[in-house]
Amino acid sequence: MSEDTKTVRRTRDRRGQVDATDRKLLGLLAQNAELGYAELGKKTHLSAPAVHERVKRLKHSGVIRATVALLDGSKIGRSLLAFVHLETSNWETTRRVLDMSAFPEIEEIHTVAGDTAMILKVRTESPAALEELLSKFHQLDGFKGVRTFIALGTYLERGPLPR
Amino acid sequence: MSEDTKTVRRTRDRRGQVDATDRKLLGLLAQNAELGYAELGKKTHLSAPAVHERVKRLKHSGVIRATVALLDGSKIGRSLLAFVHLETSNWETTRRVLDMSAFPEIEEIHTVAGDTAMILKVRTESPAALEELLSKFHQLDGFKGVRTFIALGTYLERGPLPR
DNA sequence: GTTGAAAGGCCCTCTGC
DNA sequence: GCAGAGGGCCTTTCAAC
Repeated sequence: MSEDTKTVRRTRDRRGQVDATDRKLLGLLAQNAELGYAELGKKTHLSAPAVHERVKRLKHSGVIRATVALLDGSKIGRSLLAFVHLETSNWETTRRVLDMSAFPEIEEIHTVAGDTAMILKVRTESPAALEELLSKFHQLDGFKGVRTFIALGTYLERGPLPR
Repeated sequence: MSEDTKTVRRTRDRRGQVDATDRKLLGLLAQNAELGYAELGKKTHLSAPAVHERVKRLKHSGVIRATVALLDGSKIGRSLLAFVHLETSNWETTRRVLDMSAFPEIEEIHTVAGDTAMILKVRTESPAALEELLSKFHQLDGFKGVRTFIALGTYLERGPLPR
């Protein structure tokens, strides 16, 4: 085995690895992705190019899924947040719900264990808009039941943080 | 009333207003905040300085809460996602739960209508770590009950989108 | 709001350690 | 894998329309 091959192996093994410095960077970027590499370097005792290298690797490996603008729901005309628990009688119905990802008021779709089948996070303009969305669920073949929990207040809302 | 005052009024009224072009920009930035102003301008038929002006206003007015890196939960060692419904017997207990925002595994805390009091979104390293977190809830004075829904699959997960 | 241009800063790469 | 220096792109601002 050549030296080159060993180097490749080592590099390949390193992919997907996240060390303590990476976690520090991820924590900072998860809160504010507008920080410059120089500033990130100061906070992590690294040089700007070193930070750049790490961030590039974290993006390419998918640890950083995307960099996005977080919008204020109420300020874009979506003042009603609700969690919808859906019971479906078969997978084909579940499949149809997943196809509803195109609805902009649906933010999250999870399948869950327990006596419900799916949990959706939805944000609508009004109670009427929520009712309209719920009526669409009722119309689905294989629909068994739904329970809706309307959020009165949101005290924390963020994405995944590193350990 | 002077002309100047009327101008000020008009400017002030414009704050917090979000027109169709703003919504287009917000939709693009909510998916990918790394787009340049020139590119955003092409997609919205605006010049780069005009885009810059709008985005600055949207950030300053809080419509854009922040620009953040979205992390992949499983790739940062948080493979278990769960929704926790908490019943508390009084507001003081609710207050104590809100103070748990410091826990990095807690991503969201909402108070809700319906026969539960709070919904939490939590992402832990393992079932054991979830159990440990749940035990902390049980230890709270005023704790009434908890129901946990473990996500098996996540098919959609994004932030608020403009209308 | 647009165009055009200019200044500054930051990204990104390259090289050497 | 990390630090220092350079080219170049893009942001950001300012004019004039």
